[in-house]
Amino acid sequence: MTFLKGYVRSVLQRTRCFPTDDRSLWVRNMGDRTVPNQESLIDRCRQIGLRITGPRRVILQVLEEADDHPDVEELHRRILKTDAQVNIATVYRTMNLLAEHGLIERHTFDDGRLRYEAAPEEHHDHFINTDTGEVIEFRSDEIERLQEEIARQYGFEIVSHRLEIYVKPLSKT
Amino acid sequence: MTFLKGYVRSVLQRTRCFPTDDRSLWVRNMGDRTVPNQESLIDRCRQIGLRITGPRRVILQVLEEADDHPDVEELHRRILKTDAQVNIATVYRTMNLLAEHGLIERHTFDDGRLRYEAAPEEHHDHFINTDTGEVIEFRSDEIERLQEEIARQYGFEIVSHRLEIYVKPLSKT
DNA sequence: CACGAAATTGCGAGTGAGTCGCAACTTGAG
DNA sequence: CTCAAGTTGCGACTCACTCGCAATTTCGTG
Repeated sequence: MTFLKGYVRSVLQRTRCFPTDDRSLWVRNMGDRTVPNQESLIDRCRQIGLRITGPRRVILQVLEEADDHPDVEELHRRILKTDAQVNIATVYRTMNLLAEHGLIERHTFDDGRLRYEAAPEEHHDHFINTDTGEVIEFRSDEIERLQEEIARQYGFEIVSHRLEIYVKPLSKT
Repeated sequence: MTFLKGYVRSVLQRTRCFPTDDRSLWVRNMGDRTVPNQESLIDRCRQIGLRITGPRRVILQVLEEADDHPDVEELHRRILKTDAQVNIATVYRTMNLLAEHGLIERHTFDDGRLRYEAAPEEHHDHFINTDTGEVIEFRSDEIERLQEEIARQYGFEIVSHRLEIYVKPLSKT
């Protein structure tokens, strides 16, 4: 899927997260994730040695089903639909565990809360539409490569990175 | 100052900010800001219509003297040396005002507090050394250009962006 | 399959960065 | 110099997130 020149492949996944208080995140997932689904989160947890408890089952399922970038409250809301007993503290704790082990990715889009998504196989970056708060995922191999190159010049190797581009629609003048 | 290939110009400004609790930020500013100093913050505040009060004078001075990325507590600590009356709430309020008007830049380096620096004339990005917490500024015109290009392809124009690369020293194998 | 150490959970209390309401105080345009 | 409007200090508050702890659950082992 290389419909844009310049090594840009879009993932086209959107999440409203800003600047409203509206926590109901909407999604427009055009699908087309280029990489086949990886091992289930549950299996990866087992490998790490995490115990598969009732609450965790639900949490992991919600994470796998999510196509957006929910915060802990939103995750909790979704989790409650399956198991009304799960405490939000457990969600917080589990998010920390999963993030430490790299099973999920943490984001901040400058709205003061941490947002999560199941770690994609292939890294992507985000546009944030400052008018609407939409989050749009994109990927540029060229930018990835440039970053590696620059880091190397400084004597570093990259552990991780975060690129957020705050944008607004091109004014059609 | 183009001592690195690939349009990378370094600013070489460092701040310890992570992962310790140590709030005493250290700096290693190799100088060499390529752009001459812009108008003073005080003048820019006047233009905006902000009143120049005693507290603001001190706050702005501390900001202009800072060569690192202090958080509000650290700024307040420095401010108290000049005027022990300034309340930290005033510092918070002023940071918000200045950031809204683009006189300063806000950063989060994933340590849960907001950090500030007087807005540079030329945008730069940051390496964060995950071993030491050092923040190193860098700039790559090529990356800047690529971002513009990609945004345009998506039908956006860039409002602002944030690129943080978490790195560790190249292991010399 | 039952046992038990170790991991996990729910819950309520705690933390800490940041915000707010408000009365008192400044600023600066006229 | 005057005064409306902007700003400040202060203490109380908010809100995302963490923690302590007793009760519960998991899962390797016998």
